Amino acid sequence: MTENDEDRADAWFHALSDRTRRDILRRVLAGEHSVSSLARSYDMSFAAVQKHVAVLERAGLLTKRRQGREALANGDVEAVRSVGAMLTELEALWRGRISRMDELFAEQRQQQDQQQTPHDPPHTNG
Amino acid sequence: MTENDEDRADAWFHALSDRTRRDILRRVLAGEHSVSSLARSYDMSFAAVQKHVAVLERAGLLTKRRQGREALANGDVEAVRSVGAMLTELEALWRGRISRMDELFAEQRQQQDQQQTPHDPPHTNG
DNA sequence: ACAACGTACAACCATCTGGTTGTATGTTGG
DNA sequence: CCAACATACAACCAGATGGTTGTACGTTGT
Repeated sequence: MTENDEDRADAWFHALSDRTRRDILRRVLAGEHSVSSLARSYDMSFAAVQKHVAVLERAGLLTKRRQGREALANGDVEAVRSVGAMLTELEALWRGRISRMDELFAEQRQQQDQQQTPHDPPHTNG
Repeated sequence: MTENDEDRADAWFHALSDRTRRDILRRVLAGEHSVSSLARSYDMSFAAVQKHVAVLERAGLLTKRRQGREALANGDVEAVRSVGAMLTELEALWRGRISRMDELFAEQRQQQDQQQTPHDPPHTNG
């Protein structure tokens, strides 16, 4: 399970690590576009853009539907939210660190109190 | 300005696209670690881990401070939040699309009403 | 003093990546 | 019917990536 999560994350972040792909993703989140209409927006071959779209599709960041000879691409906002959730988990680790630092400071304060008044019964609040 | 933003985004997402680097980032967000202590956690050479740390540092996702012979690494939660903010902007594009679709539906409804009962006063139910 | 440790970086190598052109196949419009 | 269009994919290439080993240098502990 965790192994597959990491595979997905690899695909997500790799797909997002190219600026052309990020731009394509912006467009297909804002509205449906055919691959060829996307290709017309960039100074590179159709095949290059088609490969970028395929990378985004394999990563699950967009879906394609066929209409006649055109492939219409739509961004998948749920996948984008999932990537965001991963980052929120990273933030949570950092917040946990802060909590532990607070505990450490509390312990230190307690130890200082004990050193300063070693005979008094410890009392945490005034 | 925008050009440099894209450069930063390239570095962020590329740094996050490797699972070892994501794991390192989790550790250094949760607490300070020396490069060698990080290296002991992975089944690869010290040099490989040191390069991963360097990639994260160049991307601005962690900072290093020198203490004696050790380099102590700390995750930068602000950078992580900035990455999250980029994804939120992507979501905003999608929400804009939905708004536009709502407007479109409203227009269509209006046009249908006009076509169906061109002379009657419009009444939506009944 | 000096051996062990921690870090940094260069050189090297296999593989991946992002681009190209070319080709095949299905779809559409005149 | 057939030319033009849209897509997909293979083959190829230069450069980036992720790993390795080796070397150099500062720091620490005995």
